[in-house]
Amino acid sequence: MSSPRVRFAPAPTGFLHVGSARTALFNWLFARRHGGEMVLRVEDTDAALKTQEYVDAIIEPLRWLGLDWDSGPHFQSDRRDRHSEAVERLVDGGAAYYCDLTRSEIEERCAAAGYHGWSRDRDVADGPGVVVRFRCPDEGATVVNDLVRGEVSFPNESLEDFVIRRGDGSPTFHLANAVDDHDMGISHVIRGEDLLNTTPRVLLIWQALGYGAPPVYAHLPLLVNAKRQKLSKRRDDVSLDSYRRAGYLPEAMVNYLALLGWGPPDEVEIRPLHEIVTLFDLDAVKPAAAFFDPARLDHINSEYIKALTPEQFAERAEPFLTGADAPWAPERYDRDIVRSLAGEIQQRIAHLDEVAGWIDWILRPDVVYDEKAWHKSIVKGRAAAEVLEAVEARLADDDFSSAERLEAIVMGVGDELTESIGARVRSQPPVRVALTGTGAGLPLWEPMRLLGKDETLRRLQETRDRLG
RNA sequence: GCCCCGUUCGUCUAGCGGCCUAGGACGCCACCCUCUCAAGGUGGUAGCACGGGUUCAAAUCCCGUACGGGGUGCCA
Repeated sequence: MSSPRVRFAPAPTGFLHVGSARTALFNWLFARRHGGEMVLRVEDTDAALKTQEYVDAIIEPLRWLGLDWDSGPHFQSDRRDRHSEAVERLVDGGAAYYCDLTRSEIEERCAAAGYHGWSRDRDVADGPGVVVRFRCPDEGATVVNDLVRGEVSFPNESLEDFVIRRGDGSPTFHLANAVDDHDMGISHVIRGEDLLNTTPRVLLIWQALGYGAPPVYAHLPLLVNAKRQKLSKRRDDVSLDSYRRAGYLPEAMVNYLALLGWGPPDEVEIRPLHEIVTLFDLDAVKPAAAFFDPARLDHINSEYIKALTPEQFAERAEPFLTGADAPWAPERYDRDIVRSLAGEIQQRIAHLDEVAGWIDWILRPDVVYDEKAWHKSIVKGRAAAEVLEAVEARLADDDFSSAERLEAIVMGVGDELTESIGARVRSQPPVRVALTGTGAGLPLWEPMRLLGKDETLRRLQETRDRLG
């Protein structure tokens, strides 16, 4: 393939949605795979949307994912003159005409189906509020050449004379699309399937403008929710940024996104982007809609988290542990604690916002007791009071320099009581509840060492007091 | 209503006429490991939407039906 040129053309709508990110990714993969170029074009025909804030909401998530582009961002709103020029040419050539009918007037004429070319021969004069409509052919068919779906044919009689310039003089996106894709030399248009039905409009404009061979299209399968509806901002959690804030790693997110509608030939699914680039191709894209499955994303993210070194893990978890949302006073945070426990935490979480929950008992000054665990291991636990007393006494002579020794001491107490009582005494559960407040958590010994001798003894004491 | 697309385990997918008694992964279940929770290991559960063709042979090709989705805006 002679180096293709693709474009990612999102509308600035506030934030980048996972579906758009997937589209951007597939464009990027295709361009990089074939040594082509990617253009970033902001589809702001609606003009008011061109603010720095909206543009950042597109660019920052793309950068976060590790995607880049060779040209742009370009703004459709900056190309207004080119669009107007094209509209004029179409009107002059008879391919488009003025129309002053309002929406309600159109509905009055025909409640069931759209517009029927009523103004074609009314010879309406241009003016404020007057739109320009494209004159669709009444016969024949318009064919979209699509790399994912083959040739898709639309009967022209099913197409209505659509608006290419609004009443305020601004171009609609079909018109702008044709002009911009032509001017920017776009060879492949890769986008969501929801746009497949509007492609004949762009093709018809393209043809009327005498642009020659149109780009090749590739309409990607839609991303859908559990009810198999197109992912939507209103009902689904689709902001890429919300996944970032929840502690999904960008490399995991981009890996997962690549797997929606495409699969590597060797079936090795979890792999870095630079490898995916060498394997990707559009003809392997599946046409059926794909469910954006949070459980699968979690699995992939957890694999990436497990692969981090302790140092990397501590560094990447830090933003989730030092902010205002952290469950402890900021000055109590200590990165060494996270680094020391990294391996154990890594195998227990699916995303970074879960880290705090495993270590908060070390960093918070007071223990929050889980009542069920308290009852089970302290109140009902066999010889729990004796365990706590003996452990406290022996720990008083230790210097807390070895996690292994702490384990030996606690377990030893359990073994000895088992012997003297004649029934199995588990010493870990009461100690765990006394120190952490809960019945489940990290292996106790290293965290206990990090908690320190004074605080450990204090909590054991406090538990015995509370037990009465 | 009209137009378009789609349909392999619950999910993501492999499969592009014989290698398929349909493979992998996630999820789920069981067992092993384990003085917590996990992780890990082993095994299991489960699918070609339906009906016609074409062919010696169809999950794979064609037609139809059903179901799902998308579009049908002076949104993109």
